[in-house]
Amino acid sequence: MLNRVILIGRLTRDPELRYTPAGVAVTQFTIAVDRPFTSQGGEREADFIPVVTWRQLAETCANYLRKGRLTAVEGRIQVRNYDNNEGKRVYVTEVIADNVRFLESPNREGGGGSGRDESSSYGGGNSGGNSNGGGNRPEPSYGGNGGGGNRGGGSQAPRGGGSNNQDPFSDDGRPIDISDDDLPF
Amino acid sequence: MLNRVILIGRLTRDPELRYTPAGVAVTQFTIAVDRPFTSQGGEREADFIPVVTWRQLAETCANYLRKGRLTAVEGRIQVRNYDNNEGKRVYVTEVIADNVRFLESPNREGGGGSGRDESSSYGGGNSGGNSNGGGNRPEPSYGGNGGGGNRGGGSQAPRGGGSNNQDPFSDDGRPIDISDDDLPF
Amino acid sequence: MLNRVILIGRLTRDPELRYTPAGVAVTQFTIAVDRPFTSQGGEREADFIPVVTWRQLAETCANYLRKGRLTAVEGRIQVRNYDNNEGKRVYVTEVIADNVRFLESPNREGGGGSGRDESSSYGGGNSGGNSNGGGNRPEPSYGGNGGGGNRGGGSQAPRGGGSNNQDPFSDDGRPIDISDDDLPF
Amino acid sequence: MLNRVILIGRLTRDPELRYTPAGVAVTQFTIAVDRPFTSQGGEREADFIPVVTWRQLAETCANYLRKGRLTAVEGRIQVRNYDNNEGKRVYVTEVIADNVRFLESPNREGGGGSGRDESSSYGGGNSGGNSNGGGNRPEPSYGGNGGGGNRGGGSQAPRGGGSNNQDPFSDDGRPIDISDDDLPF
DNA sequence: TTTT
DNA sequence: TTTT
Repeated sequence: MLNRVILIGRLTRDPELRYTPAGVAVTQFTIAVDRPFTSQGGEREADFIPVVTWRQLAETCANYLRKGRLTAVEGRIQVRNYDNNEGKRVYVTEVIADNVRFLESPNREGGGGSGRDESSSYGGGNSGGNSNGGGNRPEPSYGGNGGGGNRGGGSQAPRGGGSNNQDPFSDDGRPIDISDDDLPF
Repeated sequence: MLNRVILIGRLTRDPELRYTPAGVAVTQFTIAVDRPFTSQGGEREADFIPVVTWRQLAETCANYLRKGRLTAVEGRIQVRNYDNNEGKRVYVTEVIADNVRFLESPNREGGGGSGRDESSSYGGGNSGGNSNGGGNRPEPSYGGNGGGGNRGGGSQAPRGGGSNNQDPFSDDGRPIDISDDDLPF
Repeated sequence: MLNRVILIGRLTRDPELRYTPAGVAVTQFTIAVDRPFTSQGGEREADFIPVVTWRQLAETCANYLRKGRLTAVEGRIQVRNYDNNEGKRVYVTEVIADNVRFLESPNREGGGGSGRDESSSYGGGNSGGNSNGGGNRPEPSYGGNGGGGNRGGGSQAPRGGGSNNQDPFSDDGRPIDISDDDLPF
Repeated sequence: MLNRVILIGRLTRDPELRYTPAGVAVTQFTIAVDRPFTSQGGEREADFIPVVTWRQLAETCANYLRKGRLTAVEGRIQVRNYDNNEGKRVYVTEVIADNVRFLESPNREGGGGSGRDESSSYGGGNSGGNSNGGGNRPEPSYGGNGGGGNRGGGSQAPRGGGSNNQDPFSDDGRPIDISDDDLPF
C-alpha cells in the first residue's frame, strides 16, 4: 500500500534503451550503492540494484546517463516472475523509477560512447539535471515471460553525443531491431 | 551511497525466526504491497517483498508480527548472490529492515498460532507498536552460499501467545535446532 | 532537487476542507508523529506536522480521515512565507502530500460528525484505503497569506456517508485472498 | 511513529557549528531544494529547509560542507516551539539529519573560507563523501527556549586543517567567530 | 536572509 | 491549539 525507494549511486554501465512491441520506451540500468559499512574482511561492498524507467523518463535517462555517473533514483520495488527455459520460476526484483536526478553533469569535452574516458576535468559545474516520470499509470507489460537480454556491442541505444538538445528524438530514436524475446523485462 | 526503502503492506505468512551459528537472531518475512494501479486485465496486483531483520528487532518481529498483519518497514535494499547446486549464480534481493512498525495490534482474545482467526473484533485500539534496529553495524554474514530453508510446520518460532510481556525472551528464545544449511539466507 | 517525506501518525483533529477562489479543493490537517525516544524527563513526545492536500486527494481526505485516525502520508516539504499584519515575515513549513494511506478503517456503526465516539470496537478489519495525488503539477496558491475559500459551517464536506463510488474501504476488508500456491515463497 | 525525510539540494551558506552547554556539537545549515515545477509566473522556485545535525555528524558537516555544495540529507522532521520575547509561541520546523552525503568534492585549487570562488573547474572527480549519525539516541536539548551554548573561542571546531584521519576531502575550515546570542536554537 |  |  506504500512502496517507496530512494537510492543514490553510480551506474555500472551505460543505460540500455529498448522499446516494447507497442513502441513504448524502456530504459534499464544498474546502480551500485556503496554499503554504509565494510564487510568482516574490511572490504568496501556495494549493492547492485537494477532500475527500470519508462516512456519520456526512459528516453531522458538513455540520453543523459552514462556509466559511472552519480545518480539519485526514486521509485518503487517491483518483483516480477517468469518461468525460465527449464520450467522453473525465476523472480526478478527491480526498482521502477519515476524520478531520476542526474547528480553529475556530462563531460562536454569528451566524446560520446560507452568506452570513453571519465577522468577528465569538469568544465562547467554540477548543475544537476532533473527528470520526472509521468503520473501513476501502470507500466506496459510484455506479456509475462522474461528472457535473456541481448547485450551486443555498438550503438544500439542512440544517445545524442554532446548535444544540448533536451529532445530525446533529436537522435534517431526509432525502435531497435531486436526480437521481443531479447527484452530483459 | 544512499539506500532507503519504506514499505507498508501485509505479512504473507507468520515470520520465521532463525539463529546464525554465532547465535545472532534473524527473522525473515514477506510483505505483500498492493500496487497503486490494476493490471491491464483489471486485476489487483501486489509485490511480494522479502524482509530480513536482525538481533533485537528480529526477536520483536518474531514475537509480535503475524500473517495478514499490516506493517510498515523501513530499511535498505540488499542484493546477495550465491552459487546454487548447479554452479549457477543466483541473486537474491531483500529489504534489510532497521525499523518496523506494527500498524495493527494483536488480537488479545484470540489464541496464538499461525492459523488463528484474524477476523474477530478489536477490543482496544490500534495503538501501534514500534521497534528500531540498532545502529549502523553490518549484519553478520553466513559465509556466502545460500540454501534451501526448511519450512516444516509447527512452532519453531516461539511467540509468546497473547502475553503482554514486551520481553522477547519471555518465551524460550533459545537457538532452534536446525543446521546452517537450512538457513534461507 | 529531491524532496521526499514519509510520515505515519495520527490526526490531531478532523481535516479541514477549503476551496481556493478558483474552486480548487484544499484539505489541511495535522498529524502527530511520536518521536522514537523519550525526552530527558522520560516524557513521550511527538511532532505535530501540518499536511496539505489538493484537488481530488483533498476531497478524499476530507471524506475519510478523522481525528485520531492512523495515517501514512507521502509528499514533500514546502516552506511558504508571508508578511503578517505587523509587517513581519512569517515562515510556514508544511508537507504537501501526494499520497495518503488510511491505515484504519472508519467505524461503520458509528454516526458521522466530528464529535462521535471513537472508542467502539472494529467490526471488520483494517484493510486500509489508498489515495493518490495527481501528477507533478504545481499547487494553486492563495496569493500570500493563506486563507481564502469561504464555507459556512455544517455539512458542506460530504463525509463518506455510505457512498460506494470511490470509497477506499469499499472492499471486503479481509486479508488479501491469495492461495498459498500463488505465494512465491 | 514513522518520520523520514530525504532531501537533495544546495547549501545556502556555510554551515554553522555550535556547542551545547554540555559540550555537544550541533551544526545548522539550510539547503535550497528546487521545486519540481515553475510558479505560475514561470519562476523557478525553491524551498529553503533548515537542517540540524548533532555530535560527530555535526563536526563532519561543519568540516566538509560549504555554501553552494550539492548535498543529500536523510533525517526526520522536528517541530520545536518556544515563547518569543513578546510571549508569543513560535514554531520552528527543522530536519534533524542522521545521514548526510556530500555529493560534490571540495575545490582543491581554491582557497578556504566562505567567500571563495566556487566557479573554478574540478580537478578530480566527484567521489562523494559519506557521514552517518549515531544510533537512535535523543538529541540533547537547550532547556526549552533556545539560546545558551557557551564555548571558548579558538579551535574547538577544527575544520580539517590538513588533517588526514577520516577526512573525505580537505579544506581550510576555521572556526566561525559568532557570539552565542546569534544561536538560532 | 537564501543555493546552482 | 494537538493524536493514541
